[in-house]
Amino acid sequence: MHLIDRLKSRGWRLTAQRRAIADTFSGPSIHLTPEEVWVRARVAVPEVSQATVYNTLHELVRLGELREVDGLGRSRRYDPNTHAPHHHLLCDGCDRLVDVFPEGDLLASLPAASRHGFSGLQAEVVYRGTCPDCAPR
Amino acid sequence: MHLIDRLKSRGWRLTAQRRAIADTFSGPSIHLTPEEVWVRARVAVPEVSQATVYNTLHELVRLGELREVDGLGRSRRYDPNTHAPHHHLLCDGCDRLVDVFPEGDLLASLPAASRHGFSGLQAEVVYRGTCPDCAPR
DNA sequence: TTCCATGCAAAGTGTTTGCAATAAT
DNA sequence: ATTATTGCAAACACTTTGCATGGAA
Repeated sequence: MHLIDRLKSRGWRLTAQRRAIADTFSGPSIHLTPEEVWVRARVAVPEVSQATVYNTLHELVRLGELREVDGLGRSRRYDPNTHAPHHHLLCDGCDRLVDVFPEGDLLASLPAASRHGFSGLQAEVVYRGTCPDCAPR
Repeated sequence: MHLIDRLKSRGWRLTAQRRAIADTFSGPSIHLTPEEVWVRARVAVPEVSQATVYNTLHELVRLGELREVDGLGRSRRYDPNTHAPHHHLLCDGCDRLVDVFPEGDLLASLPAASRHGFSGLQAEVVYRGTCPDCAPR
């Protein structure tokens, strides 16, 4: 079932704005800021407001259709890949962000003695480096 | 050599404000927001301004005396532990942040085929979970 | 005496909110 | 006809900046 249909079946009122916003997330490895979503959505619906973009992004996160990615720059990014658990590879030069799928159990790196009694642990990894385009030659 | 002396030897003008700000970072596992630094520094120097706190924190980062930790809440946090490379364990309930020292090579989890040609890779891990105080019983 | 550091207040970002008008159902 | 959604603009939280004053060297 496609995104739009999933949303409809959950009682969403389907407006041109929401459709335009949801449509900006077609593709697997996309990480848009609210600003970028706004710019793109306005191509289809010029009168869409930033408030609606923010509202809709929050909704999509709440419904599990988007994942919020924090701490990679001044602005949040939204990632439509919620099916496959993954991590991120960030270029320090140009801020390019790529999905990556590390292998092995990342939690194994944290010995029980270092867990400070925490439960329900999960590991979130950001790999940082320099992408080929930004590498000095 | 102590922090204050290191700063002096690098040509810092030592003011009461800077001393008060630097002094808030005594201890190994401290992660203060600029606001928290401001509150604490004002105990010693009531007239210190937020601008000076921000200026000084930036300086300390530039000099390698503090590490900036992003993306763990609305505000940045500053971490005085720059000697021992480490990662963070965050409580989803109360935002408590603890330094942890994972074992093994975290980069090994990312196969060459997944590195997209990036160079100079480093892994930054945030372990998330629920601390003992926040765990339902 | 020099000039860096400070405090203040204004401005800048990114995000959230209140509310009347609008449009999907 | 109902009521969720929208756009606007104001409010917000955090951070940065400009500039005259003050203080360390």
